[in-house]
Amino acid sequence: MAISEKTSKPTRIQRARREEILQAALEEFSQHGFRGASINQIAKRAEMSTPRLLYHFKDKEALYRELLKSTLLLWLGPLQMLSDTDEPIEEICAYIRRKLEMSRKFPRQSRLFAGEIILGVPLGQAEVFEPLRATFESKIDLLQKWMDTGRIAPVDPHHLIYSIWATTQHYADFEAQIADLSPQKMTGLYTQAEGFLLPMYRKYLAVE
Amino acid sequence: MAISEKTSKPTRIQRARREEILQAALEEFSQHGFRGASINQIAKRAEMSTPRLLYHFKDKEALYRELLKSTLLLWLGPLQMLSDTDEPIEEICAYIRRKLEMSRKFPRQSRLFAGEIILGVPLGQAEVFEPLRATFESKIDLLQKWMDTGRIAPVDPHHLIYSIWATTQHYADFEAQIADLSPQKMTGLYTQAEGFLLPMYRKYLAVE
DNA sequence: CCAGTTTTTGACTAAGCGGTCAAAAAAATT
DNA sequence: AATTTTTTTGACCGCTTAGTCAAAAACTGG
Repeated sequence: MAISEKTSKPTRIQRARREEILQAALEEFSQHGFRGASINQIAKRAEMSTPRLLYHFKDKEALYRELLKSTLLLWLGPLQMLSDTDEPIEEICAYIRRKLEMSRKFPRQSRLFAGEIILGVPLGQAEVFEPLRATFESKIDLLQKWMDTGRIAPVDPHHLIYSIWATTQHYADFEAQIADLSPQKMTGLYTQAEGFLLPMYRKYLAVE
Repeated sequence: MAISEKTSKPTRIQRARREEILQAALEEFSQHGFRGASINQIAKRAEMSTPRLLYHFKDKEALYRELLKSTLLLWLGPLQMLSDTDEPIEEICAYIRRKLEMSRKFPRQSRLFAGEIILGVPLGQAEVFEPLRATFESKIDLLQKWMDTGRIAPVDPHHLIYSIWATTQHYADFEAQIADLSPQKMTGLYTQAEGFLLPMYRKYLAVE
């Protein structure tokens, strides 16, 4: 019987195999998108036969979905850490630092996530984004509260978050372009990015 | 003889057919990426048979390349318009407005371009970006000059441009995510984005 | 060592892929 | 109207795709 039809918890070996597969799948899906990637190639990269891969994941979509799920959790982490404080601007700056760190450490996950959104893969997008929406809305409320109490400048909180996402993810998602345009600047790129972005948001959000 | 092997200039009919194909190809490639899209589907969308499509474009790669070439020119337009002036901050704001307008009017082209960079399609990336690099570097010089003469605040010009690209394209590329998170705000989204972004860059680049 | 279960394999299928080709149809030229 | 050129078609090719299946192999506990 295929493992994916079972209900009991996976053995250590099963988890190890699934981890190998997910690793290879991240590589392929992030490079070619859902449709462009093939389970044959993923199996080859994971050094196993295709049926063996399909014993551990019932089909291509199930594999992709699992990968996307864990990636979303990773992606969501830095945002969830944003919490109320009496130094809201520094809290936002810390969030930007965490997002930049994420781009630097997990560029493939960032590109997988970007690919999923840009190429509108019809795997129930609403379902994928659902855990994100709740967090997003609560942080919007938090930002709004900071603005209402005059602790940061009043700007549209939605667009504030969008702009932070855009500027920080850009370094992972468009790495190929940046490498082509600033080949000499690739070392220390993220330090420079931080040096550019933090003052920008500090100035924009300062109350005086 | 296949049309693509000819040297003489195309007839009006040929240009019309190619236009129909490119239109359909834009839709498919921007939704599925190079590998994920199929010339069969493109042909079907353009309401013609696959051999007919291949009569007008010699293969999948030639079609994609042509599409990408015109998209790059479109993408490059707003940047090329950036030129020396005695009101550099307003010139930069005008550039941001043009980029936002581009995202709004040509979201599929924006996503095609983003997909090409994110999914590293190995169609000679350097070749694709070549016309971009020259323009990019000359505009970097212009920004640097403005900073050296104290007309805008001294920030890293590379990251300034990257951040403008990121924030403006984000609205086209991640449209699905934004629509999911702010469904009620989709009308007037670009006006709001402008209202958020322009003050941010004005404040950051102001000399006093 | 054996019985039972889990895991892996190799052979296979049906469908879709990118692309070719000769011949028919349509358009343009004379 | 006849001829030549351009365009379109349908049949076809070899290859890859996602996925199945029965049987073999490798573990497992008794």
